[in-house]
Amino acid sequence: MKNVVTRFAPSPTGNLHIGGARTALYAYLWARKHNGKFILRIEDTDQSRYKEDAEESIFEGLRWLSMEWDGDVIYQSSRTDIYREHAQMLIDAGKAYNCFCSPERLETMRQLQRKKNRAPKYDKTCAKLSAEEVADKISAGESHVVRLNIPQEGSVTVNDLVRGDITFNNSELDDQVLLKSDGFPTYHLANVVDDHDSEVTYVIRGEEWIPSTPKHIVLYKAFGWEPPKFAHLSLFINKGGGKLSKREGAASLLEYRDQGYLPEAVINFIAFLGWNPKTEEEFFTTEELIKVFELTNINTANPIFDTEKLDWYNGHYIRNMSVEDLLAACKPYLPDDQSTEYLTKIVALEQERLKRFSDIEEGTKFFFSETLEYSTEDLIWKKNSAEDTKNYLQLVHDELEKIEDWTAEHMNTIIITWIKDQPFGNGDVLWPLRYSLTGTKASPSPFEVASVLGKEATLQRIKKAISLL
RNA sequence: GCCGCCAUCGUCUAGUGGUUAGGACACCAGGUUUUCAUCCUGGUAACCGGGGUUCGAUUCCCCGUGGUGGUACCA
Repeated sequence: MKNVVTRFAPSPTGNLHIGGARTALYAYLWARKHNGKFILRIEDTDQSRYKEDAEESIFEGLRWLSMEWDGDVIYQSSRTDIYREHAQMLIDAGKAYNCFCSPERLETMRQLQRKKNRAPKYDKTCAKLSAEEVADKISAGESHVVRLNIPQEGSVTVNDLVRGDITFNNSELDDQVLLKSDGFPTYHLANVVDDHDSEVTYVIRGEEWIPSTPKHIVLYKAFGWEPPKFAHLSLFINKGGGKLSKREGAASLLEYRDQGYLPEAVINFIAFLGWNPKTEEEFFTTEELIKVFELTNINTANPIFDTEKLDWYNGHYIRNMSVEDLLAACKPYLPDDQSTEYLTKIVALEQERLKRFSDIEEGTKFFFSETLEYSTEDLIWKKNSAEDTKNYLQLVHDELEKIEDWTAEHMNTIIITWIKDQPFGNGDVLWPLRYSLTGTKASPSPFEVASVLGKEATLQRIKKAISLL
């Protein structure tokens, strides 16, 4: 059995897409599962669509998810000679031909075909040219492309690992351009030549390639090569429908990193969008995924990309982090003029509440601002009066003032015990206490906040609240 | 238009020729908590429609509908 080789072959036309990340993940898992190779290839054959930062985004994204590729990155732009040689080989063998038709002629031809409700398709005019005519045109410097000569009879069957057999009639297959007039190959030629050269055994890619796969198979056969196995993946779609785009939610992988998602959460989430191990377990590390992953039980339907569950995964992974790691991850969202000790306490308090690291900013603002902005109405618990609340705050202020051991646990014991002997209940005093310290309706407990704030700041904030009532 | 692919709760999905159609997220309710979150318990919620095949179809087949992709000298 041949060594398993998979590849991820994005084109550098933009940021690494979250859907692309899943394609890469599946290819990566499959290679690792079989101790095979995972190749990274940059499909930069379209010079007009090349984007400067795209490559870096691809590398960074893969590294962020810890998907190391094997060997050097392959650049198609550096292999143009090889593609040209291969195109010539096909011409010599009569499997491809030079085409001199102008874009204008092709356009009017297609319009006519459409009008007749026929699929647009090249009419093989140039396939009928004699060798002399071709030589004349070339020496006259006429612009031309190379087209694959697909026989019009018979059919091609794609054996897809995910969907089973898909059969296409040859009469539906267009004579695909292999070499453009600028001398660069199209995807179809480059992809087949490269996959063969790299000895790729499993082509794992998006289902947008299904319609061109029969052409690829014809190409493999034309070269006399054995085609690899194919697995075509479903596509992520937007909640509103259509291909996942930037418009609705982030489509760029690194955007998730920047928003404070953990790579393990993203991997777990996207691995399960379109595949699952058929158990009821929800949490898998990459290592565990490698063990249980199978190409054959990948789902066929297009999943809607909805990040609600990603938030849940991320919260879970955040809760399992060490405080040190959590602080490091939250650093970008916290003020940089605070001591590590102080920030550590704050981060630990917020840990169970975080869905994304970026949430830390909003959730801990009250620790850093001297003056809190809040409405005095919210300071009052339920149906209490302002006068009562003022009174409770003053009483709890006095009790706290007496406390020496400024830990959350100790304060909690003292105050709760004290309240038991009073004519009012926990909520009457603890709500305004907490609110006066945080200025928010949702936060950690008042004693935890107080212990982090310190005695002085705590008493000050209570006094401030009293003065407002 | 033509050629493909697809179809189970709102979302991700499991599953079967006979099941109380299972789980997770989200949501709701209860418990815990001063609040939020966490945690625990419970709940609402699905087999796209029509024909076949069959004793019986959510499951198999066909048609329709819907979604999605391709239809380029883009990938």
